[in-house]
Amino acid sequence: MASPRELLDAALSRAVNLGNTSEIIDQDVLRRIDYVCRCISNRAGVRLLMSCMLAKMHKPEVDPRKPYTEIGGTDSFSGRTYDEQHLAEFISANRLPCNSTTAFLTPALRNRDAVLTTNTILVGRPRQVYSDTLLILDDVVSERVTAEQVLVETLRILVLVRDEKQERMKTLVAALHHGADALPLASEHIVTLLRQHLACRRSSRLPVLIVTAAYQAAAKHLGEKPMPLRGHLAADEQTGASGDVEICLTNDERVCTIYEMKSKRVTHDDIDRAIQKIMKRTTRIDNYVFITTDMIDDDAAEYAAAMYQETSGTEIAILDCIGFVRHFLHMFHRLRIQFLDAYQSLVLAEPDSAVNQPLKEAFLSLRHAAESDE
DNA sequence: GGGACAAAAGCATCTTTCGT
DNA sequence: ACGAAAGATGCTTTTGTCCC
Repeated sequence: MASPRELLDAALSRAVNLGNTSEIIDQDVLRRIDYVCRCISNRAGVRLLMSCMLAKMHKPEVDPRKPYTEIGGTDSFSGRTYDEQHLAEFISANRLPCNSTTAFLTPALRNRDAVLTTNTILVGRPRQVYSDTLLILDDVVSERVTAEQVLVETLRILVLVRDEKQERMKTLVAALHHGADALPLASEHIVTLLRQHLACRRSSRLPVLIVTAAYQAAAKHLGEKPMPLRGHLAADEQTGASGDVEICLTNDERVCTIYEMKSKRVTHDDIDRAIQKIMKRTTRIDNYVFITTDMIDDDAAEYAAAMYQETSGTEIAILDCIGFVRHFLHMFHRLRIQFLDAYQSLVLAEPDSAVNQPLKEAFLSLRHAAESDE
């Protein structure tokens, strides 16, 4: 009996060998799998599909529509366990374009105890991801396709998507190196570049990367360095962090400065919450800085400033994101390209769930345009 | 422009199974 | 029968998008 990992590896090599041609003949089935695999806005379906197919291949007696042990009977199984124990590692090892965590905790798929039939209503967007996924499960039960065929086809498309992305990125990065002998960008050009990048959709992770890149570039000069970043959507309390970026002294793990990013206007409530976080900490924070991409409210700024006394020595400030970068770039003018390179590395290294593919490509295109525009 | 809903994230706890 | 280990499931918060 092959282990789940062996089954996955075998399916992957078959998928790679197939290349651009599918081995599934039924066009309806093919179209459904293709849609679920390529749906960018919801990556839960493809992972549900892989978990159920893997379970079916591993234990042929199970019903792929029953990935919840709560359903009972001998043909139900824990889809989440297959997902987390076997798929997670496989996905990250092969850098497949999937979410980093299980599909079974997403709202539509958690806390369920019923068979996933084509009549099941799963509430989520887009609807077609769920309806098509359920149809595919049914296709397997009705033996229109085998579980292995579905898994192989899924992997085939995921590999194609992965390679297409990689190729585009390579081209863009190569274009940048091409113009590397040109005059380096001026600080104000970099400000404009970042302003354009921040104006893109789904850019909410970028301010975190901007501040981190600044500290990375200037770490030696400042004697301070940023702590490793946490997940974009991870609640601060769960990860044990007090803010989005934490700065500590180079020779000391003690956090001394905290940055908290806000896409909206900073309110009194935000400041009060910050104070609670500061008070809870065992070590003192010197500086707590809000970085906002919205307007700065004069009242809020005054309120924040008044907290220096209240917290007995922690200064709270509100800065706007572009203002922060501009100040930094002019102050450390000679480090501006190091900063830009650090920012680029951070942007490209973020998982797609935090900085999506178009946003990564947008930065490379914008930088290329700016540098060849000199 | 604001409100509502859904997606994503990681951890804690409860349950079951297995071995002694 | 009891304790340990493995397995399964639920919770909560922040952020983004859609729709009115």
